[in-house]
Amino acid sequence: MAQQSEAVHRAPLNRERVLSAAVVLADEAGVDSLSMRKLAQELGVVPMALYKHVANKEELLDGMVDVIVGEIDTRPAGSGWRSEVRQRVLSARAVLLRHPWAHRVLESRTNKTPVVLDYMDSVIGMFRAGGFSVDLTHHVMHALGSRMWGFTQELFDDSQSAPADVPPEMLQMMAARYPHIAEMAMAGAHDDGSVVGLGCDDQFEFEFALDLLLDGFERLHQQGWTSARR
Amino acid sequence: MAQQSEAVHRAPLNRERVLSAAVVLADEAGVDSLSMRKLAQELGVVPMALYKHVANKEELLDGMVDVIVGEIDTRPAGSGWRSEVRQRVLSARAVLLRHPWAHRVLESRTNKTPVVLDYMDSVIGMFRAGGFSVDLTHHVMHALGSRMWGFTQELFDDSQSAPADVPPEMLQMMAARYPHIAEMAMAGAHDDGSVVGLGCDDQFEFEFALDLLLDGFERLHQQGWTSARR
DNA sequence: CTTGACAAGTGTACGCCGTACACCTAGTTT
DNA sequence: AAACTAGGTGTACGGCGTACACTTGTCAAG
Repeated sequence: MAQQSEAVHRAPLNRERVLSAAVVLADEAGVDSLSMRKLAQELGVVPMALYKHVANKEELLDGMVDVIVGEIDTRPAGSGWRSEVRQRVLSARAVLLRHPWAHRVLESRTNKTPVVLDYMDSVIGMFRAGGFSVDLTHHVMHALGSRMWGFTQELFDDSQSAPADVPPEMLQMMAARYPHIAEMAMAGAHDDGSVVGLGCDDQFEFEFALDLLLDGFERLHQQGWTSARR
Repeated sequence: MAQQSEAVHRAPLNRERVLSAAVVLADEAGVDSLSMRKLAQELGVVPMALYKHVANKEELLDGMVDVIVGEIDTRPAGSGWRSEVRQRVLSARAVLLRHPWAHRVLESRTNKTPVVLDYMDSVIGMFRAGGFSVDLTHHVMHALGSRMWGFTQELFDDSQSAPADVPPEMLQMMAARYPHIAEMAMAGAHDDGSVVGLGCDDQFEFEFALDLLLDGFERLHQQGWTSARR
């Protein structure tokens, strides 16, 4: 009947609830501290109960990726391959920024789920619809690489210790040992003379690189590139 | 004296031996199965002995990165920023290919060691020596991203299940569902009619993208790019 | 109404992991 | 001779993923 026994009657777990709870947990506490046990606890359930809905932790992570990829806005937008691709990649980026753990998980997956394949297929389709040859599309997809998901490995991430909390003599030493890094870090310094390094706008950098690549793609395409080898 | 007590007298552990043993172990068994315990066993020592030489596993991984980065050939080569950068990046790639686990570790490090900073500083220096403005160098380094280490996230890695071992009807279904991926996979098919997909030369793809980026950098530099913002 | 199948959740247990902490043991310094 | 110290040991703890045997609630077939 409607009422269950005296044990707290909760909505009966299912794969979807498990996955979205996992996503929430990862959002809140980081993916490293996401364990089957904690997830179970969050869901008010014993750890082994999860295994009725996901085969193992690998599959849980796969499912979480699917959830994230499902959030990407894939509604057709823009006209012409270039603006379509650009729009799509920036949509993906918006999602990835909401789930900072997701790009690490995405990277680590080796088996692609249907959802992921769908996404890739649709991006490839944009180039093909734009008249790119199969070969050029192939190379261009490789060149995009992880940027098709809206991220790239950040090498100097902005979280690079706010210079404020580093003692000045330390900065002096750093500047002596790594002159070029220091120079670059200082480039954004304002007129107030304070050492406010790395005023680095990630979004700008991302779009800068993306547009550089798209420029290159466009140039190759326009000059009728077909194949450089064989 | 020279001879120790009857316990097997082995060379006295040190940081260097620990790190290179860890690298060997990761090369052989993959970085995922590298544990402090296995490493200790490999060195004929009790797990806790390692902690006299590395603070914890994080620092072990940092040290392993240092070992790998130290293998990169940094002897000056080529003339002009472009060939220097190109050469350097390809050297890094050669090392990363010898240690397939390394790029995942490299990605995951957040704290940069002096060795890593040295490497980055020297790459930045190449652009600066080539006359790039500080600003342009900054953007260009971001655009290079992980490619400065000779890798990029591979999205369709060649290990994508050799088509031979997949039943044909499965391939049919895949082709129907992911038409663009299938088309691309078939592009390399030989004349023998067999479905031999993804004859994908990773090295070619890497250099293709690298050169595309370098082209872009060169173009911006030549047209006297200084700053697009502010 | 019984029965048996089945899906969902439970409880216990195992082997692995990183590492804190107290200890031992040589060799070196004082 | 005494104190110090660097390097290696042994034990133990809490956390992890998950195998496996179990109970329990639901429902269709006899």
